Amino acid sequence: MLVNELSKKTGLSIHTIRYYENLGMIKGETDENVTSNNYKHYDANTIERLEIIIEAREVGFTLAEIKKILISWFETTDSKPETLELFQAKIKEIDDKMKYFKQTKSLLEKVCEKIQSNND
Amino acid sequence: MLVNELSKKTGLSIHTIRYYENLGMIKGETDENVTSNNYKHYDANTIERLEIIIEAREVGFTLAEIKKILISWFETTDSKPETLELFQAKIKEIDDKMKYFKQTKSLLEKVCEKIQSNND
DNA sequence: AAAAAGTATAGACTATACTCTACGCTTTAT
DNA sequence: ATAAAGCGTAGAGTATAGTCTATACTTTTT
Repeated sequence: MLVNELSKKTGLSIHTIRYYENLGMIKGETDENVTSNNYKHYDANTIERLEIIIEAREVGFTLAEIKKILISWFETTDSKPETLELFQAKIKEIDDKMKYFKQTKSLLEKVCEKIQSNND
Repeated sequence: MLVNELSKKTGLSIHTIRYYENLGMIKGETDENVTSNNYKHYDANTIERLEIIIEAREVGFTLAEIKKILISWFETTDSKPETLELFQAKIKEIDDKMKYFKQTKSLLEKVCEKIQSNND
């Protein structure tokens, strides 16, 4: 599929997709049989990658961090101990953030209650 | 307490604290009895506010959004329906993000397993 | 065949959230 | 009393993540 279809399937703008491609997070392949253009074709793996990017950026990971996750998940067979440590630290980070989430949610709920009681 | 102590108690840099103060998220008061300087004094409420800021920014809220939360929580007694709607939407956002958290955590755990099995 | 729409590349521009530097003044330590 | 440390303001600089514009070529539609 071409970039337009990829954009529709993921909900990401074409600009954003190209931005991620420039960062090396995804990669389209030009069809060797076609010489008249250099249109890039993307496959199901690209969609999977973009979905991972969407999820992980919501969690607050930087694109640089997400790129590392993608490489470890899809490309690398080698496995440095520091990579493992990095991801274990990230898992811990997620757990910590969960705590903040619960606190913020609880605060927001109290704020909503306050607003509603003011409205009486 | 002065900005230095506030910084130590919250873990935020003095620059960041002043940045938040410029945005109107916190406010220090100058001592009227002292005319030789305009040093600002901060109280326990400021610490509370900064802790809320720290939590909510981890959740991914912008400082503009966090400012609204602070105003609704500490200042406003008036309560527009759109403010209530905003916060209810934010609560929903948090719930949605939780989903992404679980997915990303699970992916990271799988990545860790993969790395560990490669090491065998 | 001409117009409209799609694609690629490069680079400029924007928003958010800091982070740092420079300056002048005040307070504290020696 | 002098030096060092702290405070405030203003403004410049940085990093991240887009977002948009211009240009040129290709493909599709009419």
